[in-house]
Amino acid sequence: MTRPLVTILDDEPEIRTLLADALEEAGFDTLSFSRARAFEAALATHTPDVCLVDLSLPDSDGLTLVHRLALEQGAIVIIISGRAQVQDRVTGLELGADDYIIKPFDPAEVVARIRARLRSAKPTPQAGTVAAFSGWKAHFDRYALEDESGVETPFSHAEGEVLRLFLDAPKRLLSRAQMQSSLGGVASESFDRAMDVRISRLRTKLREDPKNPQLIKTIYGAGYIFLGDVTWS
Amino acid sequence: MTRPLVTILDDEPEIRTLLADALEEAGFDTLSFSRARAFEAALATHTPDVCLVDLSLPDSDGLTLVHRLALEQGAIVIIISGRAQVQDRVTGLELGADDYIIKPFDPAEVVARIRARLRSAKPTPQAGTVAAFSGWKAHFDRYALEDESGVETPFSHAEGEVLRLFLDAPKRLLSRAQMQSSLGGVASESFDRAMDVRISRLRTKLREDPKNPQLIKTIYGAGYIFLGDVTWS
DNA sequence: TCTCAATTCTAACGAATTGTAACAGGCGTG
DNA sequence: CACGCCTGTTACAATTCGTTAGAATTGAGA
Repeated sequence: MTRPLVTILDDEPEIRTLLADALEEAGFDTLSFSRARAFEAALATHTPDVCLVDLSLPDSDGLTLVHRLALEQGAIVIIISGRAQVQDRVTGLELGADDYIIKPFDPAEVVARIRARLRSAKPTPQAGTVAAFSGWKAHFDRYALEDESGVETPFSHAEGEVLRLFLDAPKRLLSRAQMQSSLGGVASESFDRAMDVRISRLRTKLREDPKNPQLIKTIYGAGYIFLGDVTWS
Repeated sequence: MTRPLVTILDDEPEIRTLLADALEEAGFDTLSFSRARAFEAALATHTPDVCLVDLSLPDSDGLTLVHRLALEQGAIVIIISGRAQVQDRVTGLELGADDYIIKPFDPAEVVARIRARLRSAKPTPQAGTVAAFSGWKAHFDRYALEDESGVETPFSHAEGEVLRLFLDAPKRLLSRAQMQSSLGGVASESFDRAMDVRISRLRTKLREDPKNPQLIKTIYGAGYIFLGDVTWS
């Protein structure tokens, strides 16, 4: 079961632990950060469902961060702050925060407010759904590959992740490490043949000749390149 | 330009005036009520965008009212209450309230919180009672699925909840967690197969081929996706 | 060209996830 | 109270996908 992901950005370790424990207990996955810089770096590889943000950060203007998160990322943003003035709350909410909780707080209320936000959340718009390349059409909405004559072959979620990576970066060398981190996985040691297997299975569905693949080329010692002119629609 | 309509339900006249003035000033239309009975009567002719509800009403259990409003009407419900205990807030939010504001409050914060709720509001959940898709018609008024030849199969409340979720968000990936929180349930631990069973039963009524479902697809490790062009009426 | 170690491919296995039949408790009805 | 319906739980079958391991391939150096 996939649990909603909640990020915690607060410079006080006790607060982070308090929140993380309560949230894990309540059925959420959590990621904690003490600095805005680290948090923003993590956004490259994770898409949290809810972001808890403390306004008084040492390395960033919290309100600017909130504004960017809410506007650009479309994430649910909840401010947690020691500043109790009405004006602070109004400003925070008007800048795009979805809720404003004042310290000290009870973790149970934080959980309840997160649930309320998730309940009424806007459905995330579906990313691009169809890509055409080399006689194929990839339908990401229904997880199927359509060949020139219209025959469809279903592909799995894991295969789709890899295919989307290729279609987003055609004709570029992708190393295994890059691909794994893009997919949120931990770049583990050389023990990991998972990516190879995914690609092998994808090649089969694309009816590649194993001796002479036309679409997904292996670059010995470096990674893979997807050849093919991609058009999204 | 139509101004959003906010209803105020509170038995203290000063509170009603305070809120009404601030809201009118902020660009909302308002309707005030001192009794739940009068408020509910007004719902027959008005569809408010936001309902402010005081919990301590002389003629009604406020929480039950909140629950009905949030679940059945799909309205944005904000509780305004003198009861400041954390447990009160958690209960109110879990019953479906979108926010919980404690008296005494500053009208400016109420306005800011209403705006935050309206900003992130779901695109109005379909008011219609009949949805057509892929040869089927779902009649939510009489809990029945009608096939192309007019034969009707009844569906239960739980099945209807899931079906409505799908029909409100077609062609989008829905995780189990999202679905459970949308339905107000608690995302419980790994032993919860209730959603799977609901979907299995729904699939049976939609006469899906278990080996190759066309309407409700499973995405291993991620959730479900409903394919089908939905038209509400 | 030949040799060999490093790298990659992929069949097969098994842990995790999902499908669903069977069961049980709750609730309204006659 | 018996009965039927709804719905969550349990148990086990089916599916997916990461891991493993051995075969195949690559490319550097002799």
